[in-house]
Amino acid sequence: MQETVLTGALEDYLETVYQLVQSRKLARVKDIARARSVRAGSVSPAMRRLADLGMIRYVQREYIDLTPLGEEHARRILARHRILTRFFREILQVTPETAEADACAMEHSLSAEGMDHLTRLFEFLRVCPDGRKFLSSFHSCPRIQPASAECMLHHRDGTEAIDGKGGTTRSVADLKPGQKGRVTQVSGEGPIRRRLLDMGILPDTTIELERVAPTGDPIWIKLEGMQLSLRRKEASLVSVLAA
Amino acid sequence: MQETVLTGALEDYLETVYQLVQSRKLARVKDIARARSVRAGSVSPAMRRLADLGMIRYVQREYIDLTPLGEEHARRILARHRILTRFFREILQVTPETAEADACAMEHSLSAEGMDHLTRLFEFLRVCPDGRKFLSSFHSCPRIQPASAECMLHHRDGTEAIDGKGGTTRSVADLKPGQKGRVTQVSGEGPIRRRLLDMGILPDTTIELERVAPTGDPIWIKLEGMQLSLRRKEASLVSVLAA
DNA sequence: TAATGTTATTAGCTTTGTCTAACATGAGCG
DNA sequence: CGCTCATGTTAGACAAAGCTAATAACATTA
Ligand SMILES: [Mn+2]
Ligand SMILES: [Mn+2]
Ligand SMILES: [Mn+2]
Ligand SMILES: [Mn+2]
Repeated sequence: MQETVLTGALEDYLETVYQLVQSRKLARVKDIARARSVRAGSVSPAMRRLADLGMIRYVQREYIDLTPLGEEHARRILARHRILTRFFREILQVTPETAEADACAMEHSLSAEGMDHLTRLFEFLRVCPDGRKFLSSFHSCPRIQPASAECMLHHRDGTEAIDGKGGTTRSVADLKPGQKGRVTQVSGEGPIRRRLLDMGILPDTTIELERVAPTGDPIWIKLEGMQLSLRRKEASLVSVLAA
Repeated sequence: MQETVLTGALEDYLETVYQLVQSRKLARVKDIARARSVRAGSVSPAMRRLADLGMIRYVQREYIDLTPLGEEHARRILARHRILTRFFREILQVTPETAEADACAMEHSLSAEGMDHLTRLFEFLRVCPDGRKFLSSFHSCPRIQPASAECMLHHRDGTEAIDGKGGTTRSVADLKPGQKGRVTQVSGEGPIRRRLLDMGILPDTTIELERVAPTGDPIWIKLEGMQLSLRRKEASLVSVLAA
């Protein structure tokens, strides 16, 4: 009955118990184990810990029951789980299973403030006319599905709108050695896009083209004091605003 | 040199080492400890584990250096950290420290797909004209700051646009006992809003008004088979579309 | 009632990650 | 040269989670 510091794992157990009680009126160790993909031997000690924290009523060998406190917590976790899953699925259009997994990891660590603001964004996107218009524009943008020149143009316009004075947007591959640019977007898909993002090529980072191999193919850039090499193909996916 | 399964904690150590090497050219145990808020005694074993995984070059008592593999990983984590922080700050307008903390937790667990799509949303919001328009409408909506009747109206219009056939939007407090409604938005701020969200009152959930206390103040609702009681003040913050 | 099978608990082991406190190392100074 | 202090390492304890394998308890069936 103390400070109620539930760990992520315990929160997941609690969520599971809550859902089992809801759906089939009783929570058995075996079902909890199956739902969480752990062995029964791991469940018993977890239940003892939850009972010690005043979250469940746990008489050994009997069915497990939530206390009002536990129910409150469980409902909170589940609400987070649900809204996060929906955000990943409906807004970001992530694969259902991935959405589920990401949400179930995030639900334990996201601050109340972050949760609150994210929910606001979610509501706004579905309820507000501006949000709904934006959302359909976002989802119909070919970059989410396959890439297309048409949308590039669309984005290029946007980019020029950003800085107002309409600097020229080009790809990193088109910079001259020594020239710098501010990244506006990273195109491409799947592994190639991820590799670029993983290297730290993000919107608003500054890239300097250091040198180009004689053949023209590997290109060396400087990014936050770090030298990286890119293939020309990759470099052409990075749009920059010449600085 | 095996499967490269870095835990969250090790990823944070790696990120810290990377940043220290960048900023002051060398990483000392003491500085790592300070940066991560742990004791020096925890750092040494962590460094050994990172060395075993081929991430750092670690000769005891000497300065710590990243291997190319470690550098690649560190850059990836840091890129995630940065873009997530910016999402929380610039899009969701979360307090800087909270944004930092939320990002630093999320960076370890978010899937590549989730990361990719979130980055896309981020880019889209800053680069596309539609996104930029939406963003300024989102941020200027008084609900993010103090609540206002004006914006309620704004939202009401949107709600009616949602279901097309223009059902009437009212608050839960205005339902009659036995009547059901689908939640369209949860207003209010801070703790009160959070309490409602924590109870599971989210957009698109169905609420039935069960009964109202004689005095009119506590109100009992049914939400996903669960009975909850709300104060009238809270209930009036929940907009529903009568079903 | 006795045998059998299912389910739950326990004991013992592992890994991760933290702490404290004791100890080791080396640099600089007297 | 030897002392002192800052820094780094180690040992030992602990808590959280998980696993396996042995055992206990219950329920069902013969
Ligand atoms: Mn979870
Ligand atoms: Mn969950
Ligand atoms: Mn982190
Ligand atoms: Mn981080």
